[in-house]
Amino acid sequence: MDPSGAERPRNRRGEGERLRHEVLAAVNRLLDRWGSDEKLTMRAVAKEVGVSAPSIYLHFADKTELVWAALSDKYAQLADRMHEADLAALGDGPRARLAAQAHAYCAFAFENPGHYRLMYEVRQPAAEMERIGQHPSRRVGASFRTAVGRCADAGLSLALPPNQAAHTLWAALHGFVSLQHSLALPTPFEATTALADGLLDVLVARARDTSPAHSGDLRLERYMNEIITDDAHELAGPDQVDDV
Amino acid sequence: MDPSGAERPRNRRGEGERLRHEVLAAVNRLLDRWGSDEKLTMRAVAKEVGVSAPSIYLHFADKTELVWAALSDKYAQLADRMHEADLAALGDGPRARLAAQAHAYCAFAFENPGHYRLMYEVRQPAAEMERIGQHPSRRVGASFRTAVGRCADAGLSLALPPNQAAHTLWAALHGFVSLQHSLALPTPFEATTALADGLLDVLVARARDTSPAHSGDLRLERYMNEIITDDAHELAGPDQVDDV
DNA sequence: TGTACATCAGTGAACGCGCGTTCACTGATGTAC
DNA sequence: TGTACATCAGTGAACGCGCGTTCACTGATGTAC
Repeated sequence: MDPSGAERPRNRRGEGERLRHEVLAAVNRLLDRWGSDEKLTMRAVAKEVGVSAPSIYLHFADKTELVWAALSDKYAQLADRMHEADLAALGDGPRARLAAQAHAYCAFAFENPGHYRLMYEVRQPAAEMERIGQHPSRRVGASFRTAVGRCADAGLSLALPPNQAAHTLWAALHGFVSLQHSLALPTPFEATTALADGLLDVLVARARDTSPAHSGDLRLERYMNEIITDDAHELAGPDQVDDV
Repeated sequence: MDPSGAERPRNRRGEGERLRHEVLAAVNRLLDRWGSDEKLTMRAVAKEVGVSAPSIYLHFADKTELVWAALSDKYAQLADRMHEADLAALGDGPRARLAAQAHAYCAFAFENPGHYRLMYEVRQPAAEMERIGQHPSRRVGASFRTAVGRCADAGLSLALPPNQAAHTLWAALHGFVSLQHSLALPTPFEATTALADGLLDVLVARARDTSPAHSGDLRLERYMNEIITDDAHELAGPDQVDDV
């Protein structure tokens, strides 16, 4: 929105569709700015665009459709971003490609916390789910699955069957990000990346001639004490019966 | 609530505190029944108790305090449940105790989807967080950390440093549950349990004389195809550049 | 033993607000003749 | 070239609803005298 109060020029005849994109862009800006959809009202979106609230209904049937449209964009962005990372690491072997996708996933979650949270809430309208046949984030899982499969095909040994390894990786990445968000952990992006790398080392073996797995990432270990604590010390609770 | 419309008898003098517990119980029932907090209004809670809405304010300053009180209970229940599982497996060695806690975690999430979702949303009031000093779910993480530490102390070899292993386990469990919820996966409870076991096998080695790790859980593998798919087949998208 | 009173648990009605959404309208602009 | 008109992008005001919350009130019950 233009904070100077300058008026938004009305679109020219035949170009009414431009408003649709402006509205979607506004939704994304608000989600980025607030990191949550709590305040995401039709009036707020309209104000961000510089337009009156009823104008939104010229392009979206209702709020659900609007939010879904914005989220669909973001799902695609996440998958595209993973794909780009995959391509960028194309020459470095299948394991590096998988790692690159995992990093891209984490980076997306960090840069778009509001979107990320919304994407994994259950508010998706059932009607839309049926229309497109599957949850859009399936593409993310599929992308991991393909990357893991390539590792197996290249002869790297997996600690779990490919499907299971891929799902475990995805779930853990989501868990890292989600816990970070909801516990309001003060850890930086690299901590999550390092956690992802650690899990990757465990799930898919490095090629024989490379250095061994995690090898004690001290940088990470420093953050781990903020993330998770042994309960013997400061925490009250019935967990006192420890070593028997 | 009594659907027969029979009136709730007013508490006797000096027993007004009973209503407080009835209200909390009602909140928990509604969360269980709906699996979400979407409809959780003061009026709905009052109706469930069989009382008028203003009566709630006799015991809770506002809605935030009410929800927080209900959630605090549930956090404690989760931690207690993990602790009980831990105790029940006390004779089976540290690894079994860790597994028991992981199973208890998954079981809780499955039986209380509404609570679980709410517990990991960010709505906790900052004021309350400061009062109690830390997020209540830290006790969960701490419990995992302790169990992992016991494995290490018993000489079982870990694939990651203890803190990191515990956090990875916790995050992955949360991820399994959360993905299951938000993707509306049709997989049963045992699938999640099996995923947890698979990860556990990878993270902490079994004692030498036991059978090897995952060993291809066919029961699980059947579900994996519903959970995650290779993107080469049905999924459109820019991931076509596959094996180069 | 009777009665006035303080106290308690709980209520009915309403306030004020913000929300999604609707509807009749406006003013600019392209077009047919 | 001028003008009437259809069409377009967008608006202002309001509707109806559900929400959290407030407030003055009620009726039962224990207690002091």
